[in-house]
Amino acid sequence: MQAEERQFLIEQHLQKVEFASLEELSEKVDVSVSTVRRDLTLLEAKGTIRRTHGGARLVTPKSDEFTFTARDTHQLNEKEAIGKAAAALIQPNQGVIIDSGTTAYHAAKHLGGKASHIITNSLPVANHFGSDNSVEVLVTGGVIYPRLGVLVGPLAVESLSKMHADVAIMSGGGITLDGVTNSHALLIDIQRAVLQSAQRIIFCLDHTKFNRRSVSPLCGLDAIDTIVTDAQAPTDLVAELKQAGTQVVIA
Amino acid sequence: MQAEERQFLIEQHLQKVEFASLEELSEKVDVSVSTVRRDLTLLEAKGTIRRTHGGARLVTPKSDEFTFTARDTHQLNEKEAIGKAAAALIQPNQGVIIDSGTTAYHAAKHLGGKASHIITNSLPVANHFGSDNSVEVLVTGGVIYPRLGVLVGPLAVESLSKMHADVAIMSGGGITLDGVTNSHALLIDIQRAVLQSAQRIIFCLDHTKFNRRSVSPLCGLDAIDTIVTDAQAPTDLVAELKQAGTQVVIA
DNA sequence: TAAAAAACTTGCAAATAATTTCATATTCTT
DNA sequence: AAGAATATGAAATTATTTGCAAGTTTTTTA
Repeated sequence: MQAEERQFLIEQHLQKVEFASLEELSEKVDVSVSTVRRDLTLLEAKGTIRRTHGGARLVTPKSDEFTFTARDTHQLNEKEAIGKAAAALIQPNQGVIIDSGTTAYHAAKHLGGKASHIITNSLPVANHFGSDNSVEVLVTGGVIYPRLGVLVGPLAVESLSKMHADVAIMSGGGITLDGVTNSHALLIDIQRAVLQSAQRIIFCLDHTKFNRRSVSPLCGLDAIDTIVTDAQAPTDLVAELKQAGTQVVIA
Repeated sequence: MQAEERQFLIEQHLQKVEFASLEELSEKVDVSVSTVRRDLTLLEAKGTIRRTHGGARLVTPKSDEFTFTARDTHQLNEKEAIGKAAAALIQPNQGVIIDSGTTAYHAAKHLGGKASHIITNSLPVANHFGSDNSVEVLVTGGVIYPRLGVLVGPLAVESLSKMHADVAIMSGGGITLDGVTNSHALLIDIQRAVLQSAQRIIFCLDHTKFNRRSVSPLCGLDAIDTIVTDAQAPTDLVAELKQAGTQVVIA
């Protein structure tokens, strides 16, 4: 096994379990504990992991959801699965609004030739469909919010509120019984416009978003039709959400 | 077997397996491990591959850039030079509209921290500034025109006509004494809006565009302030353009 | 609070891999 | 066809990685 592959496995394993002891990792990748230590030191330098006494823990990137590109390895498998499940909810030839945010991006990847037209304010999503002429992709205008590659500002809000779609696939920073919250204030306005413009609202939220409150409240549960999440989502909150009349899909 | 062919095989094999050890590759192409090493060093320099301890790994292709960026090798040096020269015409802190089209894209690359804000309907340009927070980048809305990664349609036209900038850097399909023409009908509307919205109009046109007429007429010479071209542009037409009162810059 | 246990660091040697060097073979040029 | 330039393979040298053990620090617990 190659060092690089080994480190990738360690990282991946930690994505799943959040924390792991040295022995556990050592056994998992079949090298000595010393080597695992060294690998962890490297991974820590890379920033994806934090070492602790007795093992290593996954770093939860502070800017939760919307940090893009290279750093988007956090909870990758879950997001991939959620994205796939969300895409499966879309009927052929529907018009879909895709929100910014990594999870929504993953849904976009699985949307293939399914949707007839896609509306988005996310540059990564736009790029993904850039060379695909089986779908009509409508990009909202707006100012680029640098780190995230999202179009924000009045132009974005305005153009979104003029459009209409069958479904919106969105993501957020946290969900509780009070509804969804998000961290980037600039996005709130846009997401509100999206909520208005789509018939059916699907939220993609991995388990780390559950029982978490981000800075700004976005909408109540009544605005949401469906939540797609992964198997690790806390069962009690899931049950309560269902109770409240929200459809919950476990990917 | 030729060295080149061998390297191609190695590359191809890595496309399949992501990672391969030296021995594996050595056996595959039937040369010594030493030779494989040398090949890998070359391939790494080329950028398609990354060497690691014990083998080589495929570099994961960068998340979809636009087809045209990759394919844009045509007249590359000239376009690069033209782009540089056009960017040099921009004063610090001006607002600049960047048109779609490869030459305008090259101008954008050299615009660094010069412009204070940039308006564009080109996704490649937007991507280029996506992580640069020294400039405010305003993206017009619109529908993605697949092959080119350009935003077109009424939303694009509308939002452009509402904006204003000091300079516009544009490109076109052909230039004669009658003015500039362009091939993509959908782009004409947008370019017209740009012509209205900017104080000074700079056209980037490599020499192959001279004395050429594309499908749709865009504007007369009177609408143009400056043309930036390369050294191979026909001197007679250049002279006539100057005669007609248009500034011509040879990169 | 102090001793015990667990975990971490450092230095070292063996194993593995990379680079360099050099002789030989191949290809290209004239 | 001879000579020069380049490519190849093998051996020698150098560097990196890995596992282990001794010594130190941190955490636990009595």
